Amino acid sequence: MATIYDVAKAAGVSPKTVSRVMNGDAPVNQATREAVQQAMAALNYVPSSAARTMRSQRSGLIGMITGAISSTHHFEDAGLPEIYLVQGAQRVIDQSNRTLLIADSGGQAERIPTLLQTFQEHRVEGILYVAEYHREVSLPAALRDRPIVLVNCFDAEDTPSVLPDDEGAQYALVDGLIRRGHHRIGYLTLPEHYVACDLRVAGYRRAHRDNGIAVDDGLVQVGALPSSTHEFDLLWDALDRILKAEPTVICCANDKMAMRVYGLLRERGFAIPQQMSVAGYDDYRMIAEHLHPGLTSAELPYAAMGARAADKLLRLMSGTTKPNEPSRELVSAPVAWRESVQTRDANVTQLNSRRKET
Amino acid sequence: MATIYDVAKAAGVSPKTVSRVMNGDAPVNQATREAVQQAMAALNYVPSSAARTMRSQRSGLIGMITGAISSTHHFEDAGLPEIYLVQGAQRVIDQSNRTLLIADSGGQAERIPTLLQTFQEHRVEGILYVAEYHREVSLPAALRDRPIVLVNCFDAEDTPSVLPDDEGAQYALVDGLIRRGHHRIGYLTLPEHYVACDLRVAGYRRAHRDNGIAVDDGLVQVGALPSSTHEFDLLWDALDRILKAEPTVICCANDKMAMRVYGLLRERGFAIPQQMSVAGYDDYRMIAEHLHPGLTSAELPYAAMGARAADKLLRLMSGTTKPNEPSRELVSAPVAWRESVQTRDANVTQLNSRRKET
DNA sequence: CGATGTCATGACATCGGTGTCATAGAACAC
DNA sequence: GTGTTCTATGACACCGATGTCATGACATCG
Repeated sequence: MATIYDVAKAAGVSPKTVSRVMNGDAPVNQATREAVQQAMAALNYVPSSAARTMRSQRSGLIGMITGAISSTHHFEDAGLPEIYLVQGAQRVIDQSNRTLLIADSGGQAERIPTLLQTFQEHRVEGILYVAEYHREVSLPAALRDRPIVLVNCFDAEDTPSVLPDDEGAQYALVDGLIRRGHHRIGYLTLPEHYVACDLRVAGYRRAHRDNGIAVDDGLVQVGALPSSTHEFDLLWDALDRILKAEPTVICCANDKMAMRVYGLLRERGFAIPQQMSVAGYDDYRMIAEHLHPGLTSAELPYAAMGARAADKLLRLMSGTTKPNEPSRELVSAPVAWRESVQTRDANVTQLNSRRKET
Repeated sequence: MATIYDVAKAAGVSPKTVSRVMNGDAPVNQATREAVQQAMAALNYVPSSAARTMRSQRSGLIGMITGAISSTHHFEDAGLPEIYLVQGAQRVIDQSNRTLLIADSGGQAERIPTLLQTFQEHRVEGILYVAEYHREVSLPAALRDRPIVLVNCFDAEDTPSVLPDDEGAQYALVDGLIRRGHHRIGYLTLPEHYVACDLRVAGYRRAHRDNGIAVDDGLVQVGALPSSTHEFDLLWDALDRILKAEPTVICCANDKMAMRVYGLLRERGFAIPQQMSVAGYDDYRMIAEHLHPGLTSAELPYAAMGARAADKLLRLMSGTTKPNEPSRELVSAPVAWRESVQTRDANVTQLNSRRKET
């Protein structure tokens, strides 16, 4: 492998001049520059990041640790869309001429020390700490010694973090439903006391309040248990209770639940969306776009969160925080409206026309 | 940050001895070893991989390049389960005391040169080249200079690769259906001339042949277009044609398609699985486990492929290839049988009992 | 008892870049 | 014309490990 010395010799200059051509940190004569560049090309020269890191004490690496937190597998495949987080973060980080080093613990908490050791050996300059679902965490002490941004989680010390705007997104979804003529809106929630559950229910209620509609508590039911074993029975019963409250639309805690609700509603003879509208949460395209009819869903904006977190971390590392930058940032996304939600006027019309037909 | 010199001074030995304690490459007196270890702990010493790499000329890094190939987004979210590939590969690579460096192009082909440059600067010792779907590729010349294993793809030069056993998996699925009493098996395929399509159709046919059943060509219809724009109409028509051939079960090219077929069948009044069984492909848990009823599906074993590929690459790098190791390895996985497939005896019984009731 | 071998350790050079400082020549100011 | 600044370049040390070789203290052997 060619070194900077080989290039220097071939171009007839000193190694330091070659270095200057690469880094542009001091003026270099045009002719010299070209000679050096030719030599680099001819020799297929690629600088060694190891040597560079060693001398400059800057690795140019940013570590991302994912799947790190859930030792128990409550939400067994919640981690799947993390790839979008990775993509979002990587795009921003590449632009800053740094490299993202990813450590995925695969949910095995005992592997975290090893992964952190690797990060330290590589002298990562900053860390993105990713949780599988919106929650509070407490950071291992080993992580506190360098810039860090929490993603999808927050801690008691107010460490900088990037979070999904659960309250706002559920508000936007429910507000949109109301504008589409729905006044009795069922809601199958996540298990209680999950951060995302509390926030979204708050958004659900605020949307009702702002529109002057009272919430019928019978319309809000827990649709999932933390342990997913008996999830199905629970959903069946919860749906039963909600249907007694006579909703025109059912909001589900996530797209997976909505997928189940499609099946359950149809078993009971409901046509979707003619006789019952359905909405999800997460906007997992794999589900929402391919369900029939297409599922209306509030997006969980993973790519944007990854990008925002990377951006925040880079600013933290360079010390250029924005004025008034909050330690916790919320990322919003628009609701994806698809065919699973019918506007009530059309709905009423269609029901009427059906009655005529019968 | 503490260096090996600091540790040496604190322990009253030479740096080289500290190095020996870390690497165990020469005998060290027990007492000395303990003194060094204490000093390392006290100083919070973490070796610098940059320095180590530079001196030893071994980076200990393996590069994985994903999302690299599809510049067009035919299968827009096919890349999602790649996280399983990453996990599978990372588990194996960690065990060999190496580190996985991941570059995700996010489907933007123009970013690949940059990513490769990064790999070269970090002196990765081997590369895992991941395609988004089973296909033939031709490798950029820049990649040929170091050990490489193709994952989910293969090339004309017979570069070592790890592939899903599409033929075998579809065979196992269809064979299982036949054993469950289904003799008229509909199949909504992938677009024609895709590698996975041809192989799976071959598996479908072989299963029929081995069981002495003739294939009715009306039962096999293309269910998806390469460009997904008109996918839906196509599926509607394809399903129509298949239903005319009176199947008792419909195999879908993937779980997303199966999800659509659930909706389409129910619109036509079919109960699943009582009046029509359905099977998918991929076994995306997010879909298959949460559809109602649960979807029977042939697994696309991403985690196992990642692990196998990493293993193959490590052997390639160390020169310890197994005797008779084929350049292309197929990875198999069992079919996940769930409620969407009903065994035909039960089916007949149930239909009879219904008739009695009516 | 001298030769040989093994164990435990250290001195020193080296990997490939970059930071610091020095310097030669050209341009500019007074 | 002399002093000052700027441009362009090179010499040299150094970042933190490890490979090579040397060495002293013992143990073993014939």
